[in-house]
Amino acid sequence: MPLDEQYATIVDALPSDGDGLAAVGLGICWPNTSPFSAATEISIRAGETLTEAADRLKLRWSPRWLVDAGFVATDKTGAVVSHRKPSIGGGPITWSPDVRMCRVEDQVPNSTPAGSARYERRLAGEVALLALWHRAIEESGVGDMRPSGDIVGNTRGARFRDFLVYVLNAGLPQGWEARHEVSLTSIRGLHMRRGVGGRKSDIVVIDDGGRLVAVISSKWTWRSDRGTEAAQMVPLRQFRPDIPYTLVTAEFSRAKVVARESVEDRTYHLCPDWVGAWLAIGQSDEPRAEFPTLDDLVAQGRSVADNLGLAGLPDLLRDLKESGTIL
DNA sequence: AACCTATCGGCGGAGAAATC
DNA sequence: GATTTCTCCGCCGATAGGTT
Repeated sequence: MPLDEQYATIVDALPSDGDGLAAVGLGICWPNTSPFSAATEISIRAGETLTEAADRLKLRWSPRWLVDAGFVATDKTGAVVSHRKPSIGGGPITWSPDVRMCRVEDQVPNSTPAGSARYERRLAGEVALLALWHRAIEESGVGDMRPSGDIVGNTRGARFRDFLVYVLNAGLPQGWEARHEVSLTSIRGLHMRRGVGGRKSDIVVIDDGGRLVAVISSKWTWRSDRGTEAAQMVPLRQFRPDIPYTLVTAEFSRAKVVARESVEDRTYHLCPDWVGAWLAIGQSDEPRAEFPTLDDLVAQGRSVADNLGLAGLPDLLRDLKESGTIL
């Protein structure tokens, strides 16, 4: 169960607030780098502010989101520019740190031509997500924990699961425990049953009395075909209907469907507010005008997440701790 | 080495909705 | 009414760790 050395040092300094947790979770599992990142290197004219350049270029995304998040823009002379400070020499914008956005959208292919409506929509969502994430790591004081390259294979799911186990163990009361790879036959009520076999649970939460509080399934991304038939569910539902079965995911484009239709008792999202902001941007005709600042995005994201009923990791911890104390 | 199990992630297409 | 765009569904290939 040990955390991979690559990210163990990061989660040792795990923040306790929701945004900080979300930032670390998203960071260590950072989805594949988006080729759209280069589109943030817009060309500014001498005498222009970033806002004026964005207006002229009719950007869907707002450079100010990045500035508010702590990115610094410089023009070709190396002079800092912002929504307030005009450029002296003009030229292409360089962002510091590098803009490295991630792809969370599987409906708009990487090959989509720049300028098309779908391209611009995906771009705006990716910029917003990067800004929200970057502000969170800045405010939490954790460094950039993103893997240097893209993660391939099934390792992202394992990272996410280990992260969740760590978060649970750090946030649950003394004596409680979150474990994964627990054999289902070791759960009272599932022993000596047919069809349980050698199956393992995803994550189980046990309280200080050794009682099973909940079973948690972690899925970095979600698809309808693999979301509904978790092998462990059937015996659990049949023999231990008293145990809540929950899902934690980081799925973006299907977040609404997950919240609405997944078979689990409850679902939680790694970063509900950011999904909310991302959805709001996708739906807006002019997101830059509608949400000029990063604070606007944060507020809108929270509102959308609330309306959709998306819960986050702090909600999961709270719900677990409030489990019944009367047997 | 071959096989098995588990987990993502990209993609194409069906059907609905919006737009012309 | 036709065409384009959007949303959603779920198929299945890629990858890796464990097992025989």
